[in-house]
Amino acid sequence: MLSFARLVGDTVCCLQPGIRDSPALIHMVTIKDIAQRLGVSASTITRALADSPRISTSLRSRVKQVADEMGYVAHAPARIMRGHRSSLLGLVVPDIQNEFYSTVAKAMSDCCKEAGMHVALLVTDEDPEVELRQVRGLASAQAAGFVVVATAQPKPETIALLGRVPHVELVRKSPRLNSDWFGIDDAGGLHLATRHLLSLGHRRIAYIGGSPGLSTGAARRQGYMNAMREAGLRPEDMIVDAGGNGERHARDAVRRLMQTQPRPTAVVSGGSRTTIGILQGLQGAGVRVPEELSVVGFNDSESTGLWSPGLTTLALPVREIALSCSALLLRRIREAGKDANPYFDPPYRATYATSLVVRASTAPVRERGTSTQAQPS
Amino acid sequence: MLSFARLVGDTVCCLQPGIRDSPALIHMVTIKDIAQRLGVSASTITRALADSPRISTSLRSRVKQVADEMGYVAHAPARIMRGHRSSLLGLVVPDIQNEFYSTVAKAMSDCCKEAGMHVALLVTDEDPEVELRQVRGLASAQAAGFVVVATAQPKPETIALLGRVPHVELVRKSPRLNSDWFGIDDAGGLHLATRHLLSLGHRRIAYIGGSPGLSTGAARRQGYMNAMREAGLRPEDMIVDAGGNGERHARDAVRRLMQTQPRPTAVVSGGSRTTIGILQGLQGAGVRVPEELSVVGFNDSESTGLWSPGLTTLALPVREIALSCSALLLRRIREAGKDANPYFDPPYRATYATSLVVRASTAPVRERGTSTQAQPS
DNA sequence: ATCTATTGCGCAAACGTTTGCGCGTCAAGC
DNA sequence: GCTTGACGCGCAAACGTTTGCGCAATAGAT
Repeated sequence: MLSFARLVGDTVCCLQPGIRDSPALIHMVTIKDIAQRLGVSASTITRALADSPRISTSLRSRVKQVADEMGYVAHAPARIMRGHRSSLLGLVVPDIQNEFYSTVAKAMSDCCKEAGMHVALLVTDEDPEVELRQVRGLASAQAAGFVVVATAQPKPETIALLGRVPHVELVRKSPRLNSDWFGIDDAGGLHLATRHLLSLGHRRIAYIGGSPGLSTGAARRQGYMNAMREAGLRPEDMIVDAGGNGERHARDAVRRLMQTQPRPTAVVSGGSRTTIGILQGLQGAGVRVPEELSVVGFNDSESTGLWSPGLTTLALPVREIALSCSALLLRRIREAGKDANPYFDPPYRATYATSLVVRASTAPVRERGTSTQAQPS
Repeated sequence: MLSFARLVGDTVCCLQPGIRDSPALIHMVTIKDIAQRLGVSASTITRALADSPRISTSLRSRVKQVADEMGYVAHAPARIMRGHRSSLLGLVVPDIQNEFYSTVAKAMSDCCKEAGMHVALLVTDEDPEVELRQVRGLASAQAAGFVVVATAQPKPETIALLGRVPHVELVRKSPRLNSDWFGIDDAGGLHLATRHLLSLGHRRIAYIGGSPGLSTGAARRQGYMNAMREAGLRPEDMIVDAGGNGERHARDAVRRLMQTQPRPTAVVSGGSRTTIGILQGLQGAGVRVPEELSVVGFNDSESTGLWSPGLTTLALPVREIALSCSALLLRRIREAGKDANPYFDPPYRATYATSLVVRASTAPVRERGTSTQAQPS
């Protein structure tokens, strides 16, 4: 293998933002070139390609043929300058490696395909600075709209920017953004998951969640707490904030949790990657599931059934919610141009229900001489 | 839940390509607005914002301040018209839900972030028509370059289009494209995987691969065949073409495979999603792994260690290859503007080695009175 | 044969930004 | 006092496309 660092590595950092110094490579064929070749004016070409009835049928077809021959492809930026929005939609997500968001990306891509739009992928890594830079970049490119899963504390500039462009929030709801929103019934989901464990006789049920600063994190925690309280238990001591959504955070959290006495007999997860981290942590600590500990995961996937043991988990209608979200965005974009009626007026809010897929990672509690009450004090 | 179909569903299909009829929503603040507010000319604003030394320091800072106040964000399309390329990079992938490609997307996004570029996600679903439409759309947007994982048979127009723009091929090599290319040592990987099974005493080793029409599919199959032949076995009868890269294809393929007599004692997978499908098929058929059948997977991930049993699999340097690929693309883009020396001249070709992670899904063969030779005829 | 409609196409402006050139002003050198 | 130079800024053209308006030619009606 060649020494690639020498070939490429060190030049990367020297790049200027926007690649200022790179002109168009090859003279792309323009509408004028076609006009010259056919001995007509540029406006005729435009109209012919746009199927304007003002151009004779014969000329129209000849134009199209020549355009094809010459490999003409319209210059979108020039179009945009005449008042059109671009065909770009921004998808702002914290983490594209999270299966949840890659499913969202796929659904949005499918939806855009039919509308002739394109998806620009903005990965924030939960960093509001990065979020702002990315959103600004795409706003600069005159993106037609955004589907946004915002960071916990978006910067004011980001809020202001999004306020000027059609956008729909997905899953997370940013309190300072008065947007359309498609959410999961997080509280209901965790309520369901926790009740499942309660019905199996568990009492010391822990909750491990990623970021309680997010609207989703808070709702999930609340759903868990509600279920516990309804069962007459005091959940406060059994809540673990992993401090982040990555697997690593959850691995550490579950290790800490397994050192508490008395140990919990069950744990419920508050995130996709958190679930993976919990199982990794348990595997590393040699804790048998479900014999020693029952686990309910968050977000089903193609491969969770293959896990050891098959994971009992909440299933989310990920594709459905993403499709609806994208469809609404496209509608908002259309509306925005149609009439003066501002598209903001009625923010649309929808919540999607979750369901519980019961597999083998949850089992009836095995009493080991402990009380049926949560932590005594 | 509201009836969303009525609100949005039916309007989606009516959208025109490019959203012709939607003008800019709100008057975005331009460079002229700032100029007017400060009583200077537009060119002064440009130069001030670009830190031109021709503008006095005091005016420069005032301009920047006012620009910030007014929430100015540059109009990228207008810039592009002055000869710059856009800050868009296209990422052409067949399937963003494949963990391999979402890892690529993340790496490319990271790489672009430093360079002030953005990633447009083009999902082809292995359809050359879709591929062309997507690539054409982004070429129209004056994308600066592409990272492309092409379909099996890209259309001539796609080839021609890519030929005019900097691009780097990833993983798959399209024979008709004379591009830079970053590949996996597919043949070596499957050679390694197969040898592992051979060393455990297996002789009836099957190979299930997705699409032999792809350069990767062909190479993987070849690697498997080489290993088998070197062991004096005849692999031809043990090769199964699933007919696609999805889990479903592999599920069906493995069911067919388990009906052959004598059954294979091991199977090696030729793709990420193929691996998942194989395990699902085996689970559905009640085949115990590794007692009845050893399995070697393709592409490790964060969660494969959690599978039942822990999967022995090839690990690919996905992030590394994607980072190098993106870095080279950025370099090619810079080069393209610098000098007349065409950037095509020496197509860069690199192959990345794989490694084998041995877990619990492979075990020594248990003879059941069969010969040590593969299919007799 | 004259008038009106219709058809088919060209002219030119506009979108927001960049940049080569030029002009005025001020200080320093003769 | 005049020339030279540097400095600070404005003018206008250009990028590729779209579109309102206008003009010529042809067809149809009187």
